[in-house]
Order: sequence, then C-alpha cells, then structure tokens
Amino acid sequence: MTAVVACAKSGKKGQQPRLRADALRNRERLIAAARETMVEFGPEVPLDEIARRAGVGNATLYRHFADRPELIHHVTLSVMSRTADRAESALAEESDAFQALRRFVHAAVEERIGALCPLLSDGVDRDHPDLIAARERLEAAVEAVMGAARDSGQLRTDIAVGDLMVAITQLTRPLPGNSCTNFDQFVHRHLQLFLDGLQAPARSELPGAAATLDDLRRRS
Amino acid sequence: MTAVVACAKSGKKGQQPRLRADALRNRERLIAAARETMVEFGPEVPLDEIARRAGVGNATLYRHFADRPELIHHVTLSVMSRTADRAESALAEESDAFQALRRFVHAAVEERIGALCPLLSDGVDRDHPDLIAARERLEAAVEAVMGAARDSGQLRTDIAVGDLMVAITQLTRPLPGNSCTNFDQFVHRHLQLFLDGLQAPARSELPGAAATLDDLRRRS
Amino acid sequence: MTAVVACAKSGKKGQQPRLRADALRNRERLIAAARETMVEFGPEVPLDEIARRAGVGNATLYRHFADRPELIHHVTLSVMSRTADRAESALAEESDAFQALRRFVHAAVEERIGALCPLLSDGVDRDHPDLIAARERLEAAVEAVMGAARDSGQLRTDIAVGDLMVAITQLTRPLPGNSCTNFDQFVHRHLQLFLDGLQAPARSELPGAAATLDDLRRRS
Amino acid sequence: MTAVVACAKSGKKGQQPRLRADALRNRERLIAAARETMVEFGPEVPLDEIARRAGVGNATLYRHFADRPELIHHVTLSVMSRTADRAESALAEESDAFQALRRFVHAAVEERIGALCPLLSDGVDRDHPDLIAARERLEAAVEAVMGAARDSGQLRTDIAVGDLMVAITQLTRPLPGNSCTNFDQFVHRHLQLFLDGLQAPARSELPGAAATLDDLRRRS
DNA sequence: AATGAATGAGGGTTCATTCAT
DNA sequence: AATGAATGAACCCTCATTCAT
Repeated sequence: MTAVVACAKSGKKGQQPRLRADALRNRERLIAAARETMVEFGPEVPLDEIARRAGVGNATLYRHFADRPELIHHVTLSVMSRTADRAESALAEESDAFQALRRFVHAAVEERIGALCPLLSDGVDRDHPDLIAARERLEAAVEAVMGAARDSGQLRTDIAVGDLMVAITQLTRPLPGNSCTNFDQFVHRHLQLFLDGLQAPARSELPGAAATLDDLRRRS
Repeated sequence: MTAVVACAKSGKKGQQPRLRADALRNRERLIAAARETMVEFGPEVPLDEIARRAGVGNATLYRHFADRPELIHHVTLSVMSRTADRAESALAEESDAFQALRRFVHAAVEERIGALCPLLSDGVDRDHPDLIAARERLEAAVEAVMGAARDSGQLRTDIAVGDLMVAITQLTRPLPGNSCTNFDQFVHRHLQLFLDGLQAPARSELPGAAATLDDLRRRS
Repeated sequence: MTAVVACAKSGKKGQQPRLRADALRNRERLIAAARETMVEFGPEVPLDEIARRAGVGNATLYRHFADRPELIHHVTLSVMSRTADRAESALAEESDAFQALRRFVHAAVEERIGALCPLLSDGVDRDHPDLIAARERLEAAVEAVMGAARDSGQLRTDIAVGDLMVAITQLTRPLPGNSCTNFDQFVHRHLQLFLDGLQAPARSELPGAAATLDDLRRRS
Repeated sequence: MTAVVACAKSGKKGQQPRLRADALRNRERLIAAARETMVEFGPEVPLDEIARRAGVGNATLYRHFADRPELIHHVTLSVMSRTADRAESALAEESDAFQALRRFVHAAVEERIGALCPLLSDGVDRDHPDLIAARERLEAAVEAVMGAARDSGQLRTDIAVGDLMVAITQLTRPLPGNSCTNFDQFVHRHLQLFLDGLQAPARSELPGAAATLDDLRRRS
C-alpha cells in the first residue's frame, strides 16, 4: 500500500539546488515555529521544542539550520520582511500621514517585532548580505512612512528610523517567563504615549544623534 | 564558662539572625554582583558566574539564597529601594515639577531599573511582604513626583505610576548578549521622547486604563 | 517516550512506542546495570555509574528513564517478573511441595530480590498499573507454591505471601558498601533456618497478622 | 585517634585529654543523635542534620569525630554495648533458656541493631581495638544466651553467634526511605518464624558453616 | 531527506569538610 | 571549646549537537 508520492515530480527543472516540496514546507514550518516559541518562551527555548512544534524531528531542524544563530538569522529575516510589509500597507492604505505611522507602529506589535531585539544582539552575523538586504528594505519602507509624516509637518524632525525601530522593539519586548497575559494592553498604551512624543512640534531637545538601522548594526 | 549567646545582645533590635560582619559583606557583594551580571548577561546568567564576580565560592551563594528566585527577589528589593531613593531626591532637589520627573526617569537608568522587568516576571513571589512594602514605597515616591508634575499642569492626567514604570523599564532593558556599548545613548533619547509624550496637553487618547504598580502584579 | 504515530502499525499489537533495536538493547542493558549496581552499592549509586556500567552515555539513561524513581520502577518490575518465573518453574519441576518452596526461596537470591526492598520503599509509585500487575502475578505464583506446600501439610498455616516475601527480601538484602564477597554463603544458611521455621507444625504463635503483597503496599 | 569509650572511669587515669563536662555531654548527644537519625533516614543522613538534632554546631561534630566513619565507629560501639546489655539481662531474668533467647532477639529490635548492618559494612575499621573489645563482649553475652538454650536441648546445635546476629540484623534493618510506619509489626513476625527455625530438633541440614562474630569481620 | 537515538559538556544544588571568629 | 560561615567536589539533570537507521 505504499503509494509512490513525492518521487513522481519529473518534469520539474531546477536551475538551483532546489528544495523538495516537503523540505521547503518543513523549512517554513520551522521558521514559523521558531518565531512563535521564541516569543512565547524566550530566545533560549530548546531547539527540540521548536522542532516538536513544527512537527518534525529535531535532526531535520539541523539539516536546515546548522545551529541556533542560523535559525535566529532566518527568523529575523522573516520578521523584518513581514514588518516591512506592514509599513508598506500602512502607507498605501492610510490617507493621513501620521495616522499611517500610528497604524504601522501598533501593527508591528502583531509581528512580534519585539522578539527581534533578543534576536539581533546574540551572536548573529549582522553583516550577512541577506540581512543587509532585509534591513535596507525595512528601512526604506519605514522611512517612507516617516518621511510622509515628516513632510506633512506632523512628525518632529530630529529622529530617524533607528530611533523609532529600537524604541518600539523595546516597548514591545515580551517579558521573560510567560505570564504576560494582559501585557499587550499596556504595550499599546506606551506606544501611543511614545507616538505622542514623536509629534511635531518637538517638546524638548533630544540627547545624542538620530540613528539609522545601519547605525544600530555598528553601535549597539 | 563565658558562654553568652549572641542573640542576647541587649538594646539593639535583634529580629534578624545576626549576620556576622563578613557574611553580611558577602551577602551585599552577591546582590550587587547579581544585579550587574543580570543586567549584563540577562537573568539566566549562571549563578557560578555571579559568585565568581562577588569573589566567593558558589556554595556561599546558596547559603545566602536558596535558589535563583530568592536571589532575584533580593535584587528586586535592592533595585526598588534605590529607585525610590532617586525619586525622592529628584522631587526634593528640583524646583520645577516636570523637570523632577525628567530627572527621575533618566536617573532610573543608572539604577538599572530595566533589570527589574526580567526579574518581576519569572517565578518570583509577587505577594511577598517585603516586596509589597518595597512596591508601596516605590509607588508612593514616584506618585509624589508625578503628582507634583500633574498638579503643575505639565503632566497629562490619563496615566498612572504603573504606566510610567513599565515603559521606562522596557525602554531601558538591556539587550541580551553584551554588545550594548553605546546603547545608553539611545536609551536617553527614547526616554526623552517618551517624556515628551507624557506632557500635557495630551495629544491623543490612550487605549486601556491607567495602571498602578499593584495592577502590574496581578495583570502582567 | 510516547509516540503518537507508530500505533498505526497493522497486525502487531503496538501499544509500545516501538523502540529501535539498538535503543531496546540499551534500555535492557541499563535495567540490568541498574539492578547490579544497586545491589552492589545500594540504591543511591550515582546514575552516571549505572550508565557507565551499561556502556552508554549518562544522557541516554535519562532518555529512557526520566529520573531515579522511574529507573527504580523498571528495575522493580524486572526483578518481580524474573522472581515470578522462578516460582513458576519451581512449582512445575519439583515433585515435593515443600521442596518447591525451598527451591524458590533459594533461587530468589540469584534474582537479587533483596534489591526490591530498597526499591519498594523510596518515592516509587506503588499504585502504578504495571506495578500492580507485576505484584499480582508474583503473588499468584508464590501463592501457588505456598498453597501446594500448605495443602501437603508441610507449611504452617498462619503465614501468607507477604510474610515470606518480606522476610526473604530482608534476609537477602545486600550489605551497603561492597565487601560482601562471601555473604551469599550466610544468606543461604539464614534462609534455610527461616524455612525450617515455616514448616508445620508451627512451633510458636505469631504476633501480628498474615500479610499479602497488597498489604505491604499500604502498610509498610 | 579516639578517646576510648566514654566510660573512662577513674581506674583509667587520665591518659586521655579529659573532656570538659559540657564537651562530654555534647559527645554523647552526638552519638545518640547519630544513631537515631541514621535509623530514621539511613546511614547517608547529612552530618549537619545530626549536629542539628544534637543541638550543636556542625563544627562541633567534627571536633569530636574526624569524619563519618569515625562517627559510625562510635555509634556501632554504642549499639553493640547496649545490645550486650540486653543479652545479659535476658539471661539473668528469664528462667526458661529458650525464652531468654526469644526475649533477647525481640529486644534487639528496640536497640536498632538493624542499623548496625549499614554501619558495619562501610569503610569502618573492623580491626579497631575498641571494636574488637565490643565485639568480644557482645559475642560472649549472646553466646551465653545461646549456650544456655543449647544446653537445655531447645536450640539446634549447628548454628553459632554470627548466624544469629546477622540474621536478626538483616530482619530488623530499616527500610530505606522513612515510610515504614507499621514495619515493626512484620519484624516481630519474622523474628518469631526465624526463632522457630532455630529450635531443636533441626528440621534440615544447613549449608555453609557456623559463624562467629569474628568470622563476619573477615568474611563478609 | 527525515528521524529517533546517543552523547558530552555545562549548570544547579547538596554536602563533607575546613576556616575564622 | 564552640560555632557560623565558606568552600570545592560530586551528583543530577538538560540540551545543543552528532550519529545511525
């Protein structure tokens, strides 16, 4: 009763060392499971638990990602990409420029961008080409949102993308442990307060200098 | 036989088991080392490393604190107490009420209040009498600062102590790993932006409800 | 160690998680090594030593048995099962009923039934279904031997299975430490003396009440 | 190095350092506490617990006994001495010789002679002069009881003191763990059965050879 | 390619023993 | 002499990673 299933894929031409369909599915499941479990249990969650959530054996995880940093690398790419999507759609779909910024900031919570912070700071290779590309795309998307708000005169002019991203990353970071049931309620309050601080006119003079995402790579 | 039991010391209030001088010194070294290493490496830092930093053997740590939660408990008390000190001196020494608030918020960074966040959420006993007392003292001190600013018409009226404390805790949380050399530079920018958002008049309506520190115990 | 999928295997009764051949071999080696080392060094023998004896890494032991109680549980099952075997073959192969009892008692030494005593009394779950089943099988097998001897008029009538099992367990318990080279020589003498005390007619009146194995679970 | 038994009476002249009265009291408290806690929790009980029970600091224990084996040595002497007392009074106070043996055997339970077994087998120096003396006294006392029973024709002739002592030691050994609430009830049943096996005429031929206490030292 | 199993290194904790008061 | 405190070694157990099926 062992019907031949996947082998019948003749006709597929792979100009690259293409992943088999099931392997690709596993890979994406693993990244999704890693994002969720790291948000839920912290970045130190056992890799076996991630594999279990993804419904694959632990060795399969290692076939796809050599070690934890590499897995984190790909989770980071995933989160950055989805966050850039949010920025783009916020800009496209909101008529008011500052309202687009508000929408983006609150939407970033759902993408668990707060999980990025633990992820970025470990032993990750911050100069990896894919990461640079993802960072540039994210920066461009967020800069577009901020630029529109700035151009409309509603956003103070002494801040840059890095300032915004670090702040919302910090404000949305999950608490260690897992007890944060109603925590999101606070998060949105704090984001709102922070957004109020971003509005023009500036109510105080900021210390330090405006930061881009690229600055974060080197500085923090 | 000159056996005079130590607790029979007269005059002094001896409700404590009377630590020997060197033991007390070790105890305080351990708490300080724990605060610093947890800020630097996260709350999962090996206890052996904390003991090493404190310059004592690992078992000495266990003599003073039965396990990690108990150590965290005492670090939390220490941070809360020192932070309350900061609030009190800010209020006492600044003539302008909102300026006192600004000073307190920026000073809290030095007390590593960001370390409180990981500490509060773990398996700590949030109802411990000492913790309740520390919380009440901290809340009173911060409320005094905020109340003065509110009374002077400079602080928006829709926020409470819990909102402030959680936000600055999150904004000042250290990055995992240890690479955060220039990170403080950003922290003070973000706190400044957040403070600008706190100023009256309120620029937007906040979601959720104002929170006290006691709410945090139950909610988050 | 609960496989979810493997049960779908057809034909064979697959209530077990389907261990791989080498894993099953390791598991049995571990139980054997545990029985021997616990007999030799007592029930507190380091688990690392057991793993070493079994020729596997320490973590392999933990893969199979979550902790010491679980390992002890399985050692107990093993000893009980093998002891029941002894009772059954003694009854089947000896023509004289009391001689069957003698043979069983002396044979139990070789099965290290003395190891059962330390094992039964610790933090083991005495109500585990497997243990109940093993206890019932052992009780039935020993009761068959005793019943035959009783029916033949050679065994005193005021004792039950629990009395016999506890006594031989105690008499055959290994000495702590490891010096018991010639100890078995004494053991067989004492068992013989005890068996003489079991013969009918009873030479004295016994205190207390006859005990089944189930009584031991609750009483001792 | 050891102070001889505490009964350093006047005849012995002070070749020993002459313990102060309170030190002597501590020493005896420690031995008593050790006997009790080892019976209750097994011979591996933490020395700190013994010191706590004795109401002294842990270092005081070490002042009196260099290490665990030395403490065990003295506990053993104590138990042997008290057991010899029991043999002597049984012989003196019972008119029937075999009844004196029964009384001694059941009385030995109260002296926790079963705790001797773990104690004897560890790293104890079995050739220590004090231990030899205690052994000889115990052997003489028990041999007197057995001899009387033998002479009266009620005790089988193929057993010696070692056989009896080992058997009752084993039969009365406490179970590891501490759950043995009603265990004594069984102990007396088994001792009674064993005593029945000791009665003349012998009902079977014993394997091995009769053992003295001195044999145990070398053989087991 | 996928997986269950194996493993060594490392952290948490206890405890026998030594040290300083 | 007595004691509270300190300590390192050893044990239990987990987990990232590798191996064999």
